[in-house]
Amino acid sequence: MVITADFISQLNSSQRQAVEHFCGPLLVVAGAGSGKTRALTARIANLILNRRVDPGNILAVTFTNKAAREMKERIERLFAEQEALSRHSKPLHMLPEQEQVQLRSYVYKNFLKELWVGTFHSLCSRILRFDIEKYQSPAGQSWTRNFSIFDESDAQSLIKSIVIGQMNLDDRKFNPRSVRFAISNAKNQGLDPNEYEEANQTFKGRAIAEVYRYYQKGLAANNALDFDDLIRLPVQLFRQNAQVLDYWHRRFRHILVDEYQDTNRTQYDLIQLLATNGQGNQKFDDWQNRSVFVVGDADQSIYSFRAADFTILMGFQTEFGDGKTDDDTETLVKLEENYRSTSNILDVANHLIENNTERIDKVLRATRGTGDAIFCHRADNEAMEAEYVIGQIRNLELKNPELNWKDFAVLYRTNIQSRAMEEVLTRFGIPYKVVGGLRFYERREIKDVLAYLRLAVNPADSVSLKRIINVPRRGIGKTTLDNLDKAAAELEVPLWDIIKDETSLKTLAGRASKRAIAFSRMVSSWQERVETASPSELVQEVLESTGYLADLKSKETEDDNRFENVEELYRGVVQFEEENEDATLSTFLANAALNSDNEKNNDENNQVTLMTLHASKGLEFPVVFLVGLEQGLFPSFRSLEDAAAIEEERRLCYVGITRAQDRLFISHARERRTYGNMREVSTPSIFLSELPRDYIMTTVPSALPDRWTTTTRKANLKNPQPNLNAPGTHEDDWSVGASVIHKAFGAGKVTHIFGAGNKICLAIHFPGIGKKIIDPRTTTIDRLG
DNA sequence: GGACGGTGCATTTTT
DNA sequence: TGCACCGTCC
Repeated sequence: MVITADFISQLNSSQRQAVEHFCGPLLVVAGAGSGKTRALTARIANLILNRRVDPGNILAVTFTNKAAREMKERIERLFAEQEALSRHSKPLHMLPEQEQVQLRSYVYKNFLKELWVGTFHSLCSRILRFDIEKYQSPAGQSWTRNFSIFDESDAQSLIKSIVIGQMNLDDRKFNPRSVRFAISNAKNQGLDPNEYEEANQTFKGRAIAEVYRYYQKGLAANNALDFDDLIRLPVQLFRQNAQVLDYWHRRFRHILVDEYQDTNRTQYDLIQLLATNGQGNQKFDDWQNRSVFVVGDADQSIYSFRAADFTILMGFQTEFGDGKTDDDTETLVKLEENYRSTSNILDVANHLIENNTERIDKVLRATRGTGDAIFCHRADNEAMEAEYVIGQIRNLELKNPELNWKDFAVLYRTNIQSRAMEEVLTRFGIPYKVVGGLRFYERREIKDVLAYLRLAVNPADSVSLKRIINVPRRGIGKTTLDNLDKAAAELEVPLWDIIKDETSLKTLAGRASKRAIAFSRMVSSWQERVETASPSELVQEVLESTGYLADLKSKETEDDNRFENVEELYRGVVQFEEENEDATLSTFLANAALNSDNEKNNDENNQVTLMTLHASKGLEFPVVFLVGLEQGLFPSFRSLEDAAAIEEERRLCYVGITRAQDRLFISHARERRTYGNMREVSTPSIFLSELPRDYIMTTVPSALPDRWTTTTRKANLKNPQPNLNAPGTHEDDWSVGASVIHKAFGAGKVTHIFGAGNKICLAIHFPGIGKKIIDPRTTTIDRLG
């Protein structure tokens, strides 16, 4: 292949620096819309084409499945383009269709197939399919390669059974959701039950540690892993088995991580182990033909609730890098040119994010023109807000022939907010899609079918077994199941071991034994065929022999499409077989558990998009509506008393604003119906008060609130329902922009006020010294002027 | 064993 | 509001 540097010549100088990076560590700080994915894909191409790196030695990790798919597609296209140019001296699209297909298949076979591109979870599950049987936990637990992957509801139901059944705790005080959350957090920080207990020496902490112990035991007994263990186990395995680590270390010579600000401690450990062969960053110096290349933006870190820790990104320079300043460093590149948004939109975004104290200095520079003004609207209630938004959409679509429905996005903080929008969209007959919500693989009928399949692959999976033993109804009720379950617990064997043995079953199942035996034989027959039959054959057999399809059909009502969903699942298996020559039921199930995003191949594409701000990360739209900017909703009431949480909400707002290419509309409602019937009067979001007024047109007077004073802050940050009559004492009535004198640092300007109540802090910028966070109660600072 | 209706709780974000 | 869970009754 002749090397044409076409994909490099189009890059700006920082992008180029990133793309041409070869060995050693590099952190790419990539602002929104700065061509991050482009840099990642071009670098992979550069490694393979110009540095002669074997694609099999490259590992590219993303955060979502969507990002992984997109990366693969872009790499494929890039290679096909290069190939078209060198073979035919023509761009790809100028070649005949057949030629294009041929090129793509060549590219797939020779480059893409060997590349490891995927999410942390899917990559780790692949590693575990090879090596999990070499692992034993400190508590002596082990798994086999047929392990099941528990989703959140499986995990929670296991926890619930432990909390109630094994530990006899009050499940209101230890509600399974929050216990699961605590355990998940512990796992993501790399803590085992003992370490967790060490760090949480309270009654509750000790109890949760105990649940955690039982939970791990339960997972092992089910031969199952939850999402967190999917990553934690490889880390532990690498630490206890140098040979296994060495194998993967030699395999992955070039590691790339996208959305690095979203990594948690365990994920960091994984990358660090793989890159340095367990030697640690400080000791490791053999970077020949080896690299770690991470790309991220601390300002877009919005997943801390899932233990993502953007200080890992902020620490890259000192941990992996040369630690030098921005001007001298060779391990840090900043992409600050934004190709997406108008300068108005960018200025507003930059202004807002400046209010955060914890960030890497970075300013997005516009490459496009000023653009239209940004609009801010205040509606009476959520229905009126929706009317406003949809009204604008209709109007813009009508007046601008270049705008289609798909060019509009409505972004909100919480999923329920889609309702009001959907209502109005439906009324006007505007096509729309809601991203997120109930996922395909979370639907009851799909989970049922998957439970059958999981049981076929992994007989130890008692959670699945219990789910379907009486679905559809086959007369094996609670009493029977309890008897069987007790026996299994007594013998410390999986429930299936009791059920598969007809003698035991006859003894225990009483009146239901005949039906139970029929069930047992049915499941056994699938299990025998797992190795030989194709996944689609097995699915078909399961659907028929269980009577599940027939049952669905008989119960079918107007508005559910359960039957169709199950058919869809069947088509999914068939498609999976076509796309993966070595497809097994086991790999299909892993794929189903990890690919839970809702990206259905929609026939209809020209639709308005409704989604949460979280779901919008990485996307862009010509016209964006940011709705529900109300204190307690956005920022969420859960964040109001926590300065760090407010900063995360602000980053979320920043993400929302930077999705917009040409036009941005922001709105809030004076009154909003919460669950139930209650109408709550709401205060405009603090973020509105932080936007630069000069850039924003208001549609009604008072749509954009003034910059908050300390008094407003205290009232609103503490309490979503502020007491507007609360008197503000003059002495702590600080405001942003105030000039102050500090006895050590000299003159400065207040740039930021955060915290609430007794915890109020000021961020003060002292020229030549930098930003300091100061508590005005304990430090004397004098006001100037 | 299963259907039905009452009560109480939840809404942040997801691999 | 709407869903999950529980108790009651057939």
